[in-house]
Amino acid sequence: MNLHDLKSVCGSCTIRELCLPAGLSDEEVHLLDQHMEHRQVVSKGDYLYRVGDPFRSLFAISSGFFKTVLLHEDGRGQITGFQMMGELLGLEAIHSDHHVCDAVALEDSAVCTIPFDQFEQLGQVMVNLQHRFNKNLSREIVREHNVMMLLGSMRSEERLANFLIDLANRHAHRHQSSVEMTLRMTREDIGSYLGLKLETVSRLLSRFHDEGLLEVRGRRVKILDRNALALRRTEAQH
Amino acid sequence: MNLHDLKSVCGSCTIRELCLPAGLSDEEVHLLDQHMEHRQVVSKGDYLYRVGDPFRSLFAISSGFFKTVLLHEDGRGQITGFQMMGELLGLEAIHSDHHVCDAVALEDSAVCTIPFDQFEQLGQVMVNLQHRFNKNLSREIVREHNVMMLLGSMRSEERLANFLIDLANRHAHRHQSSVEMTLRMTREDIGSYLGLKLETVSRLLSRFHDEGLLEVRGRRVKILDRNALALRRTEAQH
DNA sequence: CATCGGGTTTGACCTGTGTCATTGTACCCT
DNA sequence: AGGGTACAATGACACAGGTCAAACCCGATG
Repeated sequence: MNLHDLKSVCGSCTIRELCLPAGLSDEEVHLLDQHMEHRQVVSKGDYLYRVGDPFRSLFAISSGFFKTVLLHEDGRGQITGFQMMGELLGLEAIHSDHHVCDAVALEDSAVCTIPFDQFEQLGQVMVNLQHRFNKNLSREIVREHNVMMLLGSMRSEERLANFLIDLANRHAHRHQSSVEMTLRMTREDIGSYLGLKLETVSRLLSRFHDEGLLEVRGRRVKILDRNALALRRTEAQH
Repeated sequence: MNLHDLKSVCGSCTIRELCLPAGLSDEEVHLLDQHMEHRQVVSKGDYLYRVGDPFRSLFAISSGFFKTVLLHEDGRGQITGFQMMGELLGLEAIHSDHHVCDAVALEDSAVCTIPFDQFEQLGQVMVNLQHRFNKNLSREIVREHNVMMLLGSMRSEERLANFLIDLANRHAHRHQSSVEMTLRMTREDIGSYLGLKLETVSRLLSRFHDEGLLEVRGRRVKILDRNALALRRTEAQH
């Protein structure tokens, strides 16, 4: 194995611990690597997969940003999540062997691919991998529980505050600034995810801006008063 | 092994194919059985587990009906799902080794219990079990996607119509009447799940009743015009 | 059988968010 | 540089669903 090989695999990937290989030993990571296809480019606007596509592989986001969209017969669509570096795409497809939502790159991105049948075989020999994967699936369930809470019982302001803080946390986790961020999605995307209309999202951002919680210039957002923003996530204050 | 033993295990369980053992061979089911504790009673109103409880076991509902409730600091709660015979409880806890919601029996129920560490070991030796379990987790993710769609982009009438049809389908799947059902939950529970207030749920039920779609008497609901009800799930008609 | 209490229904009114329409802004392309 | 095409901000108004309050129903309990 030469230097080039080393650089291209999970073992030397900077986000290794955020991603599928998290918690695996070097040998295990190496074994996993053998089955993966690394760093395939997905350009901004491209679909990684679409509803109805047969499910073959899981995708780990190596860099970039995606949204997953569920579409309803009557044209309405719902964004079910935004995914960033280190997160997995395709988990929803395991159940029916077909993708049930669209995955769209919101900026130029790269993904690593692993055929799911091979992945399951690896799970048989690597307890650790299987265990971590179970946790991964469970985490996704928990994440969605929280979105249900947000959509089912929070008011618009609370929803947006939660959204922004969550985004900031995920940036921080990736050693990116959690203060200044550039949103990868449109106001309409945010609205779809939060169960609001884009006008409402826009008005709320302006409000937060006017109140000195944020500085908003188009898609650049700077969090000026994180504590105050965090308070807005809940009804308590006024 | 005597007759009583036989009756108490998955192999002879009437809902075997709806439950954890679905798709397993007789030997596999037998092996699984060894590790399970069968048919523990949970009385109406009892908590199967609560937020913060350490996660040890998965629960398969052998009979009865549950709700899972996510609670927010400020007292608000969100019902994340209603579970019936054959469905699994506890999946959300795998991620953090602690339960993150409450599970409450809405009628006298019984569950079968399997320690999760033993379950994972079984998964190592039974490809099939692991494969099915992955699908199970994925199905839960898909289910929650659909709830997100419902909460994020549907109007109250559509939400309730979806809820009723979904409930009817699940009854049918269990060979129970999908026409006459008795709701196990209060109007408030339904409202919480659907992101509506109980008054709204009540009014909608009355409306469907007046329009001849349903016959509603307290918690007894009879679906009179399934097609018309199904149409209400979407915006198209008027 | 009467009482009690949680759950349900219904009404009148209010408000947060959606809708529709206009204008503003920024970036891409030639 | 200019001009076109998204995306975004803002205002005026409408309405679905929330809120508050009252009455009702019905099964459990003594």
